[in-house]
Amino acid sequence: MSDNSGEKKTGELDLQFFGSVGFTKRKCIKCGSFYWSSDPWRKTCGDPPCDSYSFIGNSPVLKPYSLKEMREAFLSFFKGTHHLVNPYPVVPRWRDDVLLVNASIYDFQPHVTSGRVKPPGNPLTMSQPSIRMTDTDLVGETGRHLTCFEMLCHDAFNYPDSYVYWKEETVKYCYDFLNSRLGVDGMLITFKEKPWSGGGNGGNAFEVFVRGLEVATLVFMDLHEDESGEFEIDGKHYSRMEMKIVDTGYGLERLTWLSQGTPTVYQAVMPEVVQEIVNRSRDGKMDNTVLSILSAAAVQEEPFNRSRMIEKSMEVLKSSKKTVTREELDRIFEYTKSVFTLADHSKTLMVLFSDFVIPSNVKVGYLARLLIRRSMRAIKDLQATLNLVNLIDMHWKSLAEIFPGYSSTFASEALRIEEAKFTENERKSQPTVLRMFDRRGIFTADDLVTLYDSYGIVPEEAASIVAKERGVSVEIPEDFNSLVVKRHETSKAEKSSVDSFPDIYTRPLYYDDPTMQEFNAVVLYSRGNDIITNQTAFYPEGGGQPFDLGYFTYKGHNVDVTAVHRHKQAVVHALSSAIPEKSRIIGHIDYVRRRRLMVHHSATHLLLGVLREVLGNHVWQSGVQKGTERSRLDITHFKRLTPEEIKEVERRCLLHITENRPITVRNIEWNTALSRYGFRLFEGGVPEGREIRVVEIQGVDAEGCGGTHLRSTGEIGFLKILRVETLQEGIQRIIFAAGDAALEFVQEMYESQLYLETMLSVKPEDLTTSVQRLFQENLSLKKERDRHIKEEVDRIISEGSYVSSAEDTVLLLRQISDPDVLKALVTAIFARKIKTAVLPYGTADALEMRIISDGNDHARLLAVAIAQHLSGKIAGSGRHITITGISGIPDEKLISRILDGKHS
RNA sequence: GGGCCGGUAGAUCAGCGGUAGAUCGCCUGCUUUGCAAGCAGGAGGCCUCGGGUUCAAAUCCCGACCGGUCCA
Repeated sequence: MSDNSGEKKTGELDLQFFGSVGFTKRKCIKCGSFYWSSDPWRKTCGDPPCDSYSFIGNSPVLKPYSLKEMREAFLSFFKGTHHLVNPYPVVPRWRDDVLLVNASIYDFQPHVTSGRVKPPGNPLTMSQPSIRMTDTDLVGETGRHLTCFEMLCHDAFNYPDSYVYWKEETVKYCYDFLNSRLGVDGMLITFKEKPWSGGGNGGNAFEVFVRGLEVATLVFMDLHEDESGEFEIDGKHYSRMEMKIVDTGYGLERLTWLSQGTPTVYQAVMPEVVQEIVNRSRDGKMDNTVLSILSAAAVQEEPFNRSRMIEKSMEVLKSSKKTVTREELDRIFEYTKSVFTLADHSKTLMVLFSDFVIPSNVKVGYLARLLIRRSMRAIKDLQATLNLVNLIDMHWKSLAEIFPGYSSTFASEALRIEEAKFTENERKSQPTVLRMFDRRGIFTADDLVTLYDSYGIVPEEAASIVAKERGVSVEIPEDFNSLVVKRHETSKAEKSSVDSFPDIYTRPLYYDDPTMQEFNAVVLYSRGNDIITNQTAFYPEGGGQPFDLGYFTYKGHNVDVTAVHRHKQAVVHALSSAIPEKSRIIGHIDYVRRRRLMVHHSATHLLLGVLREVLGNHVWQSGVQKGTERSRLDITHFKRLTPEEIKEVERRCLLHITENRPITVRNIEWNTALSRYGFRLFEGGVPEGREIRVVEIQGVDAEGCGGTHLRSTGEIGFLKILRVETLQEGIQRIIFAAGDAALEFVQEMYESQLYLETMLSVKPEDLTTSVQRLFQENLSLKKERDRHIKEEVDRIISEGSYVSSAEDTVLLLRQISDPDVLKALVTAIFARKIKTAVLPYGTADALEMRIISDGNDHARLLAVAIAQHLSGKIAGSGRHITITGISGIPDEKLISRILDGKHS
């Protein structure tokens, strides 16, 4: 960024409010950033490493606050002027571009920030639990990193026609909260200017520091990404947008830490859990003096550097009265790192479990697994006598009001499975490591990466096993992590080009009346065989429901519809031949197909509701595809469904079908719908409109859905599960049929069973045992045949005649015709190390010779000679030569002559 | 979503083109007061499934299925 634009931007943050509290604008002597302060002696921006931590053991806040007290202090401060919003789940079901909620503004992206949907309050305040996994490695090392935190905010959304508040008010709110409410001396507060960008938006921002600790970020979002935009932040271009959004983020944990001045953030925000871990582990105590020095040193290096931190801490320790050796310091560091890692991770797991995240090998489930495994290793390193579920429960006890969805039963069930996998993996790691090591007696960096990548064995573990079992020390490369990353580098998939069509509005008649089979339309746009009409009853593919088929009548003849897709507001029909623009046409829906799709679509909603009833509330839809013959529904569930569960699900589906529950479709305003039905609405995907189209099966299921539906469950008629399979860990696929398709499935099953019964002439109840018996019989017959072939082979070899010459002995065997005998015979000749054997094979009209040998040269010469005598062709090589197209079988005399002839 | 590893006896695995192997467990006998164990013998395999290559595939190639693991 040029100095010019930087200057322009910072000018935008010259606020009157600063003057009223004696703040002036300065330039940091270390990093050159602009900042605001009222401290006449201040020369730096307040942001480490320009400044250092000076709040530890020296809190600038009037009194120490617990996490809960600080949350209440903040929310009550803003409640009078702001609308209080309840926290959103940490798994953002309302968007599909991120795995976890990272900040409070995520709750309102993209639907509110784009202006499409109104915020649930304006201005609003809330405390949003957030998870950030990017610095997981640093948790426990720096004293300040957390994977899970709550972001407090006071946000305002300014529209062109309704103004709420902007920069002046925002900074005043922030200053007043810190100064009046918490009692922080204004001289200690600095506001550092910094451009901000994220999630497609950008703007100016202040980072707010108190004694070296960043406690808040105040973002003034008035830019959105635009390739031709005039502003540039971090290499991307932005232009002004109509909305101006105040997005603030106060770290609840940071504020709590500030108020207590404890050596690390963990001791301030989760003191009970930290104490519990310490009490039940190796050392049984922590040295707060050393911890304070470590935390202060950690912040002085950006990016964080572990060995530099230890060195700096050693220097500080040497100049103090405390005597700690380097070894002791390392030990203290390792110990406290494990304590804090465990404390932190168990809390994040509680938060993930409260949102029913199932540990797995993909997506957000993998993050849960990662935290679980790290926690288990920490427990091991600490030699701690505690179990993870208890720690997680302990966190929940102090946070129950924030995470009402948490179920200890679900958490322990999920953990039990994960712990079993972890233990199993550990048990296997020793033989795996030794096998790999013994192959070459050495470990390369590559081997260590393989062990980690394919078997999940961390290099430290591998090294310790080799050291213990083989007495060899293995060096772990410093850049191990980057080696792993390097192995995963692959070429990026090319982007598929998307057809673009004009943004014409097509009225969706299928919503007005899902049973409509015929309609009039005018062609508004035509290109190739694609047309866009003013209205249509053809359902475009979407929400897992395939498009409709049918035809248009145009000038008295029919044109087939081969595909229907939505492009923004337009519905594009692909046709078998062209229809020009402005034509008046009549559409005809293939209603048998449509009806079947509707049956399956409504059945899918019913099935999902019933699965939740039977399996539990952790069941979410993760994918779906409807069809005319069968459909599939993927759900989150940690283990394969049992046959009993499947039957129970089918029974309950039938129950709801016979109850004939009404299926209603209503368009409801976003926030109203959310408060009435919760985030379950987004089960099938993210709605794009101002309103959410809610499809509700009374008492069973409610989802946002754009599909066509039946009027009541009775119309489904019958639902049959055909198959269940595990799609990935934690995701079960249920394949089912409904209505006519279900009946047809049962009929086909019955027919094939009937066929088997007739063929085997058995009663229906004997079919299973009969087939089993046939299978066994077949197996033993095969074995018997094998035995016979072996005997036959023995006989053939013992009956063979040896033909000798001066140098060679050749075994001549009698002719055979069974290919299985041939195979066994060849194998036997090799196994018995017979030097050369001549074997005629085949029938009179397709006769060939096989020369089986140990690969000696004489065998090859023999084959050539036989081929000459019998006018055949040679194929094959080495130990097994085939001569085809021969006129007759050689006898002993001929072989003998050939052998002698070779030498003459 | 992508990468990597694997699927062989009840369990753990070896074999990696040429008659299916080891260890533990199991069964029988011997030894022993008994146990732990020892000795001798034995049973137990659709080498995950389906295609392909080959005279010949557990083994090589392709595809499915199942499991493990790492990354985003």
